[in-house]
Amino acid sequence: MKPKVLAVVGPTAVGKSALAIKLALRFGGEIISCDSMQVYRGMNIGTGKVTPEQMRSVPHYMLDIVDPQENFSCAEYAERATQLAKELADRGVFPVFCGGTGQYLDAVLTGNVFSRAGEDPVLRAALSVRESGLLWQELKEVDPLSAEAIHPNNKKRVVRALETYYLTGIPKSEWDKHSREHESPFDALIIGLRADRETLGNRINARVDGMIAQGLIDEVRSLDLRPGTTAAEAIGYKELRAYFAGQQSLEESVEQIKRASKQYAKRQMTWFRANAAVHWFDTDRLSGEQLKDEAGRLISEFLQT
RNA sequence: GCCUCUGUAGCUCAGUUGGUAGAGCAGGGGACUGAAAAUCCCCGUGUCGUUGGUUCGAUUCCGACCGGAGGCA
Repeated sequence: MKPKVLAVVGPTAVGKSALAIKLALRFGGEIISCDSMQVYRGMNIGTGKVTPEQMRSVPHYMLDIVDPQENFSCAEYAERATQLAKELADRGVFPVFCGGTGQYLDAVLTGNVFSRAGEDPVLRAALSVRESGLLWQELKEVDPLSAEAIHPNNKKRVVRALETYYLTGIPKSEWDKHSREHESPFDALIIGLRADRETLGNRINARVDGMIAQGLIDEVRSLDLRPGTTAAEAIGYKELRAYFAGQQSLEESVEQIKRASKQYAKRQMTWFRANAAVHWFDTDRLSGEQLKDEAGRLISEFLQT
């Protein structure tokens, strides 16, 4: 029998962390973060990471596992998080995934088998200097199926597909075809939190103002964020770096952070709507307690089957 | 008070040698298999400030008026 796991998903600022903690406490769970930016050490305020107090109430994993200068990947996340969830389940603990990075969760829950093509920074850099249309033509030669699926302008994806082919001698489309041929390692219940756009927008605004008040500026200043790394691209961090560089005022940066967060929230919703079997709860209709109760009922049922 | 410039999509602005208009940003939708808070794709009718006039026809030319910017006094 496959281990049962819970996942709490949704866009940024809907209240995933708080609910996940309540549910973990109630069902004997521990939390596995599912967030591509909270893996970085020192990026706390801007990523909305749980506080040390919250971490004391329930163990959290997959937080603070790499330095911002290092690169991390979905494949690495999936490997570690999958292993972790299995270990927790073996110990009789209920694994509770919580986070907004849809692709990370997806890789874990589908048991996605990644290609053996790792990252090759040198090859990547060499490919990236070339014009994207030409790269795409090249991809079309070696891997027509991938070329068809990837837009010529989407250079990152074109480069990755070429990288996969050159590193393994096998087209990416071939790897992908076999990546989901087996069953998921887990029996998952996915709970999603959502809010109408206006409500969520207001929450995001308030949250960003709160981050500034809590010292986001100093946090960003104290980090060694290197251009080109994933961590340096995080919302809240890249905008403030522009402010430090004198390219824009603080007010402009804050506005930008709010806007980027809302755009991000929209992309998250698009992902979850299309890629996950989510049981949605409207946070504008339900109080925190009601949310916990309704979700709790669903979970009880899920655990009994 | 006079002179010059200016008023076009939520914002910043193109443009029409007179035949009712289009970019960027914002906004909406979508994709996503080792960068995913990233990357990429699709979606543009708005009294062309108001009001008279010239004209077959004006957002485009002319006048007046009302906003805005600058200059001279």
